[in-house]
Amino acid sequence: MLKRRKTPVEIKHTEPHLCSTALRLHILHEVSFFAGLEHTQIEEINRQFHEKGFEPGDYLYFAGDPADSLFIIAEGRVKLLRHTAAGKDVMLDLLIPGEFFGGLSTSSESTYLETAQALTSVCALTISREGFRAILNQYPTVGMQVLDLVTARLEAAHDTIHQLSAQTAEQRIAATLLTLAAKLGEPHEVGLLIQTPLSRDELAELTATTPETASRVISQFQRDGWIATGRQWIALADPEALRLTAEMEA
Amino acid sequence: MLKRRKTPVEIKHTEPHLCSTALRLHILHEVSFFAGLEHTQIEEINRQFHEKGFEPGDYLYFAGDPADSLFIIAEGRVKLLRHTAAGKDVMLDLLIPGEFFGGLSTSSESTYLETAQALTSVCALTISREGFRAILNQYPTVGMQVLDLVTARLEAAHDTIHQLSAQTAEQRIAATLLTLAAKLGEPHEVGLLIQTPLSRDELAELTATTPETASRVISQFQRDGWIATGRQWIALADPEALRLTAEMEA
DNA sequence: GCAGTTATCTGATCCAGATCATGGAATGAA
DNA sequence: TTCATTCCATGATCTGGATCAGATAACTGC
Repeated sequence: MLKRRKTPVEIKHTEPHLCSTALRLHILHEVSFFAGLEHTQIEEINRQFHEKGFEPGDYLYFAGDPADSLFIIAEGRVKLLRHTAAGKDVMLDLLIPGEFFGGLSTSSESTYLETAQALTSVCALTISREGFRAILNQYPTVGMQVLDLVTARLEAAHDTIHQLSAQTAEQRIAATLLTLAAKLGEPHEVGLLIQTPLSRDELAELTATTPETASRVISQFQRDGWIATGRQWIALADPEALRLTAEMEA
Repeated sequence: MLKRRKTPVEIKHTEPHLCSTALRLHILHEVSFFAGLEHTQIEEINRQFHEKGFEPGDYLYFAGDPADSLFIIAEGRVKLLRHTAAGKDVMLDLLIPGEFFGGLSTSSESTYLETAQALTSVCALTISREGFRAILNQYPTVGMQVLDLVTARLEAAHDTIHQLSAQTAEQRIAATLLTLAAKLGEPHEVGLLIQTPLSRDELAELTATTPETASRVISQFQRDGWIATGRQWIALADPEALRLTAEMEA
């Protein structure tokens, strides 16, 4: 049995159940697709948002619920998932502050196709579908930037499909760790820490494998000295080695 | 050995190497995201497009090429794919007249992330990225509709990820046949014919399996009387049975 | 029609990874 | 501190589907 590390890194747990007005404005300024708008315009937009707080494990909405709202994360981590027949979930995305999700499509479906669950304490800003549509109409540059973001997500989804179709579990896990580290990595003494609680189960949901396989692969990576890990956390000690594994067999 | 059917259905093979002006305008009117524009506006837009013809098997572009152009299919079938290490391709989408692809993103990447290959004779309309961006700026409603289309593709990609993560090869093939039939099915005496040349190899690329497995599953479906099939074609005789298979194990 | 080529079918074997099962280690509550 | 809970590691076994290897049917060009 591998000796597990006693949480050598401190997982940041912010717990703002409700966002302060300052935070709201700050977030809306940070949101990449509002870039270029005036402060007064942001304040105007801010008035159309409502805020909601969630505890870890809470569901923001379920697949099948009426899709009235679009969400923007102000604080925390949210996972987007689909349920499977056998109760195993498939994680489609892991979202961080500044990212949007939910009822985006201006026309089309009237229900959410995915479920959104809080991984940490979360403060989310919500706006009605119509309200968001109005903003897009009013500020065409915002629409263009949203289009770019959705296009980027489509490419990411295509990457995932490619991986699932053509790579081994070990390669997918290596690639996923790199992606996560790029998105929410923070330098730490033990390596680039993936700054979110992430269990073997969740890593399995994210890579279309089982918790057992995820555990075995993670153990091997640790024996190789490529990562440091413990209960619900992983830090990359040697990203380059992971990259070589992920891109192996050219 | 199964008795194979001697091409009982006639695969339509249109061969317009170049599109007529009438076809070009017709297509641009058909394209869903130009809906709502005046005829004179469409004519104006039409002048910004160039046309290119391709033969079956031709590549419209390769992953890694500079992504200057956006394509709209006027005639024919195009597959979007990624190459894998081992030479096996992964098909990400199968596009029909009226659909766009290529350099969509207004900013971001400067090279195509996917390869586009003609499955039939193809006439494609192309426009520069900047030209398309200008249209989006000029007509915000077009931008909104493009956004909806990309969002719908993202949902479709998430569906695929879900399937790859949680379903058997047989289920994925059944689901894929239904999707293809919904998109390009034509009523025929033997069933709903999937109106595109589709080999076992391509079905395998589309469902992340091998040609051998695709062949076995297709043979079984035919023995069950759910489909009629032959060299490069498949028709659905009993879509409901396929649906039950695809959604099995609830 | 005939020959060569390509697509398809199918049997036999093999393996990555799922499943099943169990024990140990960190965490949180009392 | 101690117990209960949750998360993680790892061995043993099993299996869906990949891989390997031919054989046969349909299509193409002459």
